Amino acid sequence: MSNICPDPVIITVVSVESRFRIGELSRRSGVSPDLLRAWERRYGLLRPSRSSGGLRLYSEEDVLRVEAMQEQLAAGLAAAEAARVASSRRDEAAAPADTTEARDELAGALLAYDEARAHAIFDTLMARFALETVLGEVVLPCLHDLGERWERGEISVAQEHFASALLRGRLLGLARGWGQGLGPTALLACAPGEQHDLGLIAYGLALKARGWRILYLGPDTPLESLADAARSAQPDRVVVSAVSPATLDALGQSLNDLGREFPLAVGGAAAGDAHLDDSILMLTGTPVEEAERLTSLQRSRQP
Amino acid sequence: MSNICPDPVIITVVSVESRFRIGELSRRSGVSPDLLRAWERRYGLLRPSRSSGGLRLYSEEDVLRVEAMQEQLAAGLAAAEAARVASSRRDEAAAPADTTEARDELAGALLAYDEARAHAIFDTLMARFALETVLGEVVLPCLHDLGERWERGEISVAQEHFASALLRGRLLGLARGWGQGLGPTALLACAPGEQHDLGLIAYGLALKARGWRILYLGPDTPLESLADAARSAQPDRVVVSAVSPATLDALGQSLNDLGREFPLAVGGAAAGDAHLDDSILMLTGTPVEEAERLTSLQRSRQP
Amino acid sequence: MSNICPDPVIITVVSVESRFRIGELSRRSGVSPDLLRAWERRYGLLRPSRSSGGLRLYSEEDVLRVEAMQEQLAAGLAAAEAARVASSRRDEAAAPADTTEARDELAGALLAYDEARAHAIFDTLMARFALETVLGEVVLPCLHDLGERWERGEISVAQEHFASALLRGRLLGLARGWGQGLGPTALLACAPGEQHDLGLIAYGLALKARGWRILYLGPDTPLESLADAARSAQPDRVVVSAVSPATLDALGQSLNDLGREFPLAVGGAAAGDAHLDDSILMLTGTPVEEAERLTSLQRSRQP
DNA sequence: ATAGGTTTTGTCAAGCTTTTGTACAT
DNA sequence: ATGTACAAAAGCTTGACAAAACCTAT
Repeated sequence: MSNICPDPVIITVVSVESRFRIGELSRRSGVSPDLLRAWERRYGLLRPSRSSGGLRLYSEEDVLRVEAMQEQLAAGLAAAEAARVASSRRDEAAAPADTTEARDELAGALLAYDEARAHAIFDTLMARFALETVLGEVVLPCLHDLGERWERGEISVAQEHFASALLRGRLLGLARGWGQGLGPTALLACAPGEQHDLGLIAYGLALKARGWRILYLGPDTPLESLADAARSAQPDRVVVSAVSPATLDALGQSLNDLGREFPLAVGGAAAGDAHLDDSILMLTGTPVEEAERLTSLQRSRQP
Repeated sequence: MSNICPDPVIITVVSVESRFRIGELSRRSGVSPDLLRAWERRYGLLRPSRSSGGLRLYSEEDVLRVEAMQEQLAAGLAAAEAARVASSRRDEAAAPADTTEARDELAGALLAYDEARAHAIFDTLMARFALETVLGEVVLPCLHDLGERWERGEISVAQEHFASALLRGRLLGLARGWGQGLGPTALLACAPGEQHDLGLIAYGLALKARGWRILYLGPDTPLESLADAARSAQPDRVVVSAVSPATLDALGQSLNDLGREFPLAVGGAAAGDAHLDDSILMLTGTPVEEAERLTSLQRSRQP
Repeated sequence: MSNICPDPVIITVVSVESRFRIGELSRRSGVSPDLLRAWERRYGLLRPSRSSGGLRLYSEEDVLRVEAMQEQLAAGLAAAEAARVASSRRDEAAAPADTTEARDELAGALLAYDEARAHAIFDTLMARFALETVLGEVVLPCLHDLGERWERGEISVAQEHFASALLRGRLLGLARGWGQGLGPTALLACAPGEQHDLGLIAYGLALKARGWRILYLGPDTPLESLADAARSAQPDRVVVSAVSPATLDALGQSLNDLGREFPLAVGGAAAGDAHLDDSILMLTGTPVEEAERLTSLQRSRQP
């Protein structure tokens, strides 16, 4: 099949993935056929389709999964655990239909000022999905959605406020104890004038899930205060969040100064357009992505 | 990082915590498996989960804790003290993520007479979930579970008592002030001879959350006393709870009499089998469900 | 304010001081174990706790005391006299007493960015006292105090922010579910431009404890949005909070308009000086007092 | 300062179980 | 391909032991 389809042709919608048998998978991955079968039987690592004669047929994706398994093994995990990690991506990927639905439900409950239902949805989500999934697939998209609808005048400020307040309460509830623990410390604050703190809280939660300790100062924090707090707490990373680009431009020099004194990162919608020293980390992805990136960075710093 | 997560993005599931066995922990931390076990046994430094076969499974966080222990040792502390310092930050940090896990953890802490941990788990749950979720998904199932295990002789009366007492304390703490307010009043009491009051307290809390005022008389209340209290307080609803069907049968006539004088409801495990006047509301569902039902009923009575 | 808990209660704040044995103290202070024991026996210089096996366990403070002793010796004092001087500092550490003490402790923990201790103090308070007592005697005075110290330049914005964020999280945690129930509904919002929402949240909690349902819109809410929300939710009372008098003056006419459409109340520090229609309720007392007053008013309206 | 006894703590061993890669028979 | 078997590696529990550190008393 090519990209172009000049004639009205019935396209056979079979995926173009090549399918190969266990010997080929063994050759590509360097794992013996016997062992591959054992992994399937014992941990359900692979779920190959079958030929009409019953031979196992694998796809490219399975190669990746076997390689992931090998990585985990090399990292020292026991086989059972390695398989759990390697196959986990499949289970989570199967979920988006549910989360999309949940997002709409949550938005509906919030717009209707229905506190009880919103809490119930949130609880159900937390019971079924990992924190990061709830944040990344439901809460943050939901907020973003509400923000856009507010800009288009479809919903009132009151509705947006009610939603923010409720979700802020839930996120801060999850944040309890995020300053405790053994990992490196991140100092988080919104830039001066900046009131939107939910993205920053989500980022803090994602960092906490990766072992960081969080020191959170909240919205609208003057840079001098931030510097004071940093000098007192000696964090491993200082993070400033800003939504409006104007804010960052106005702060340019001060941020660069702060960046020379402490390892600094700048996030929020404004981070993409700001012009700051190269030494300052710009967080332009989602909170969860960026939390993962910062953690990798930190890991490489302190081996 | 942005406030928002623009697209439904598949989150890389970094959060699937890897769990490794004692050999790997030993390799990572440089402490011999024997010593790691000794530290666990003697100081409770680590509390690894177990595989189905009983092998210890550790997490990244445990590595940090072992490293902290080593730091303290290097600083000259005796092992016992080093362990105390290194594990001091655990209580809040080791927070169960979902309610099913929390139920097991709570049960475990209660059976081990570990009051501090039980409180910590309860606190975390209350911070993370709505009251009703905590009641319906954790506390009540946990109690039910313990009750069954006690019947099967798997746990001792002492353990069951300890668990009840601790949870009763927490629930009564939440109940503080439940008699105040503007809403309708419910008068709650256990039937004569009935000592199990936790379900009734949970029911009261669920009612309180829906705006009721609660007048609570506690376990083993003679019906005459209940009637006296009702005549004095003029509640909008009287609720009697009983677990044993025999109790209800013995009370049959008196309950019917009471039900003619006041709007009456009967709950507890025995409610399903009792034969009472139709005018008496039988509460056969969970406390939360029944609280919702009673509230709807009340709403339709007093618009 | 009512609901004051009369009894002085000792709030134990568990600090996790490291404890080490005599060998380590000797190493740190340069004094031989034998001599340390002699000083203890002869002059009572140190009073170490003991392990279960009887070994002496010292704290950081003891190091200081031994060092002081050495200084005195070096200055030429006789050992007995040196010990007398050095041990005089011991009695300084005292135990905290009632809610006043708790307030100071909480403030201290917050100013030190000690999240764990702040949560522990808050938990202890909630376990011992009624919500209103905690709000009225500890949280609100503590915030007020911090605000004043910030104005006097004694503490940084960062400290004030950290404190606000942590307490906001706790209060919003308590607020969960405050919109449900059977009682009258209060619609709460901060005036446009107003960011201080903690007093308003406290007021909402006090109302909730009295049976109200709360619809909370949060800081910086335009009056038109508030009016929209009010038209949609038909609350029994609308409450606007503002700290700065200028805010209220600017809003004067709009507030009066709103007050003609809905039963309105205005609170916050600015309420005392504002000049608005007589029909608008001015909340000049503490949140708890005013919640009680509003509830009485409501009771007389809907008997 | 010494002597004689105790506590603490790292290490090891014995006997048994679990896990997991590989082999083999059907 | 399937199912079973097997053995090496790794882990578990209990208990013990000895060196180091610490105790009291003289």
